[in-house]
Amino acid sequence: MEDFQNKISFRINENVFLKDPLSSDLGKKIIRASIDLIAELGFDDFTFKKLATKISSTEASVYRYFENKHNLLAYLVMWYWRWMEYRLIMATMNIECPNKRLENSMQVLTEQVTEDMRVSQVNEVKLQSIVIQDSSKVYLNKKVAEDNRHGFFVPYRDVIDRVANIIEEIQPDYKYPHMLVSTIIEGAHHQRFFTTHLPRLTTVIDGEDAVCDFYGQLTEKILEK
Amino acid sequence: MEDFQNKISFRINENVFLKDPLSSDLGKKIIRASIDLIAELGFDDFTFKKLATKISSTEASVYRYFENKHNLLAYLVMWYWRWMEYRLIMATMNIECPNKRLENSMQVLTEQVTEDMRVSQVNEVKLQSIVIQDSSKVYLNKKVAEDNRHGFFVPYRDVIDRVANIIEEIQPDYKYPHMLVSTIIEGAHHQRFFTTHLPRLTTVIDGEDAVCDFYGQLTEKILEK
DNA sequence: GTCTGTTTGATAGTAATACTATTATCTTTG
DNA sequence: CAAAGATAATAGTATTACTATCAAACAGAC
Repeated sequence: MEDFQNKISFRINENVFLKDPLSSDLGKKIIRASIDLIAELGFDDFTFKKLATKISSTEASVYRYFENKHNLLAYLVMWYWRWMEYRLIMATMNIECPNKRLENSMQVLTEQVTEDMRVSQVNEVKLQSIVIQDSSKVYLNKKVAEDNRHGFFVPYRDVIDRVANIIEEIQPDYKYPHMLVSTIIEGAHHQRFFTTHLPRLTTVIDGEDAVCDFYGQLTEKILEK
Repeated sequence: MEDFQNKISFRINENVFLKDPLSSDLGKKIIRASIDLIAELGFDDFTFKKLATKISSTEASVYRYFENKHNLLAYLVMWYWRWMEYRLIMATMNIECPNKRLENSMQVLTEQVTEDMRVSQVNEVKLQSIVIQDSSKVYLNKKVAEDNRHGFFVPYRDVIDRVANIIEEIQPDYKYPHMLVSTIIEGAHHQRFFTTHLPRLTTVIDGEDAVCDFYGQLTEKILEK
């Protein structure tokens, strides 16, 4: 097994789990294996039974950590946004110019994650593919309000706020900084999904990161005076 | 029951159903009742059993029209986009100026549907709420590729193409007309979902349609020379 | 009016899923 | 070594997403 001693981990709101998965070996296995399995099967075909088999444990043991698979997904998505926040901090640190900070943030938000960006205990490449394919399932459900009350969307909101703040610094008059940021985040995920699964629905340009380019350009234009 | 004699209907790709629901009374009941029920329960809690009970029929009878509930949802979403295409045609008819045609199209794509916009045999107000909440479930699943081959996304693509064409007319140099249109469509749905279910995640301004305003302004800025 | 074909209803059954409950065993730590 | 806590093993339930079969209703052709 990989050595995770020197890898970062993020503290996640405890409303989402029954027992902190970072507090035990089994818990960490659950997180890592669920990322592999969800990335492979998709969230709908993922079950706690399959997960348990994969880690040579039992369904009942997994249920001791998470009430249901929905909350496990919420945990993973929260982890992703905490990781993105961390990356945003790194990408804007010590940079005076707000325009440059915004440019770097946009890059972080819209680029495709690669192996060399990995810093935490989980596989962020697979995690991003899960977020792109399945994260909307966390809120597109009858329990949104409840999940919201439990703080499941706080890491996401923190990311949006952070970037919206930079926009406000650049253009205090701009009316919709939050809408702009969430449109870009969701749009980028959307375009990534389309380019891999429904290429006929977007503009695919070889050799260029059209998604980054498109949203970078868009942000620039919108904030132009 | 309402009288639908004078109401429009749209022809939907026959790969999506086993038997055309418009070809019988039971079929029409299935469509209308499923819209009511999905709008009320959400797609996840919607079952063919509940639908059958609601229309005093049986599960087996519903299965004679649709292979599964996923395809029924796909049918409804295709209907929605055919209806949007129809509205786009109406909104741009006889208008010379491409900028005005684009402005009207943006309005159609981003506004909230109200009772007085209804023209077809189904409840478009409820249909839009289904599209906002559940339409991504049509493509966020393992069978995307297959569904794509069967033409499930053609009505959606036709809408995007139609608006992208206007953009190309206005700004032939603009690199990403399709990406822009799909970003706006999905973004608008997204913002509508957020304002009703997660208000803390967007900018809510009373008395104004912030969503329409935001995307209208965005489009204008992007295409400015 | 009856034959024929199609549509629908009634009933039953299956495999998989998302859990819950209980008890036994194993591991750590004081 | 004992107690506490974590995990495994096993079993069971309600619901869901289907499939299969057969009978009743009905509609149109002749």
